[in-house]
Amino acid sequence: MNTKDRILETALSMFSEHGYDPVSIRDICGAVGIKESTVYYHFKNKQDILDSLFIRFEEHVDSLLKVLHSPDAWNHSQSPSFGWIDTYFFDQYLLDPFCNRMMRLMLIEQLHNKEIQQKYSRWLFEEPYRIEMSVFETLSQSEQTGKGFYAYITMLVFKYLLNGKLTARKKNAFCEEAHSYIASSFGFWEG
Amino acid sequence: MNTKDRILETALSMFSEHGYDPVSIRDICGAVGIKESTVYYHFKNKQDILDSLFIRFEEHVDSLLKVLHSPDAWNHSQSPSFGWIDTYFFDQYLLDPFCNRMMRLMLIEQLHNKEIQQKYSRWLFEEPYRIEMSVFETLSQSEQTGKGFYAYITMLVFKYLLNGKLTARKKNAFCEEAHSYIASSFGFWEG
DNA sequence: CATTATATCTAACAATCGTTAGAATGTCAA
DNA sequence: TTGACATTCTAACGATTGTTAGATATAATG
Repeated sequence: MNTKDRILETALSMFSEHGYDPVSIRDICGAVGIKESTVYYHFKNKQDILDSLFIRFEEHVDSLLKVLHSPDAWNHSQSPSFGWIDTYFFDQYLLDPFCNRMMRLMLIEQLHNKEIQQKYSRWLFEEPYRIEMSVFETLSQSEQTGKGFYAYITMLVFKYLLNGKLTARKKNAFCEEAHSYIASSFGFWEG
Repeated sequence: MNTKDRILETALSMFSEHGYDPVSIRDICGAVGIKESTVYYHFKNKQDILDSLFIRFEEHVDSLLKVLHSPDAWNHSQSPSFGWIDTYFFDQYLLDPFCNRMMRLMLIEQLHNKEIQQKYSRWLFEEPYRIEMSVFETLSQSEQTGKGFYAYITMLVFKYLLNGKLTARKKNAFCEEAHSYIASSFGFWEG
């Protein structure tokens, strides 16, 4: 991996744990193994690192959304289902290491940054709501059922995926409780 | 209000918006209208301010819990009900300005402070779960129903009460959606 | 080899951080 | 009024922050 990418990866890893301000350029450089001034060859300033991370994140998620909304995704061998949510929404979004770090970063920074607050609302509440409700609509489930599911997943996200580092234990707890909720609410879980 | 209390109030107000580290002693002093060294007459150091806030919070919440678990609370004119949740759990905890600020502070700091992470888990997930489930048990509702309610309230808490300053608009949105969920799920709302 | 462009380094800057010593007030009892 | 104590001030400290100018090294090109 080149230096620029290593800076981004290290910065995200540290930002997602401590927030933007508490992590210094020197902290990042120490972890990457470079001198401070090298950062300023690749980035305009510290803020530029943060901006670059958000650009990458939104590119990543936009492409994910395009897949979700493409006719292919819905006319597949398996129709939209809970298995589909499992594969795309859970594994490739909520549980994805990059996306998870970005969400934790947004969770911290939204509290004092109006711009990030909008991104936070969008990517943690609005888009997940849209996705899950459209799945439930296709499954001909009631709106009330969809909202209940959405609320339960959102609660689990905050309980397990957005408190500190994402460990295998937390991932498992999230998946287990999500699956068990679905099983007891809908009586089935098709993979 | 004496200087010590003014320092605590101002500090909490600023900590809950920006986090602990980004707020400097000078920021707090500027807002209170005192010089930096005065803080060190009332507190051992900056950490001591944070500790004092948590002591006050846990005293506050412990006394609240005592009321909730006392026989009086349950043998009142109105039996434990959604109205009871509204009065005690919503107004005096989730929507209370002091508690809300403390929760936002915990939300920020839990990400890089193991001690606060435990408090965060306790006061935002475990205790609310215990309270709501005990109410639902008394109401002879199914465990599944209680969990659904808990998840919905938790989701609303994060959506409206823990993103940025708590405004009247957010308070209203929270109450409205909570009441409408209860109304459509249980068909009644007794004040 | 000489030249140019790319990448990283050394070394410092002004600003801000938490904290402290010690002087200056204010308050109240003797 | 004097003395004791409580409270706030002035003024600085060493450390750390984001950032920059300029030297140095590496790689590619002629």
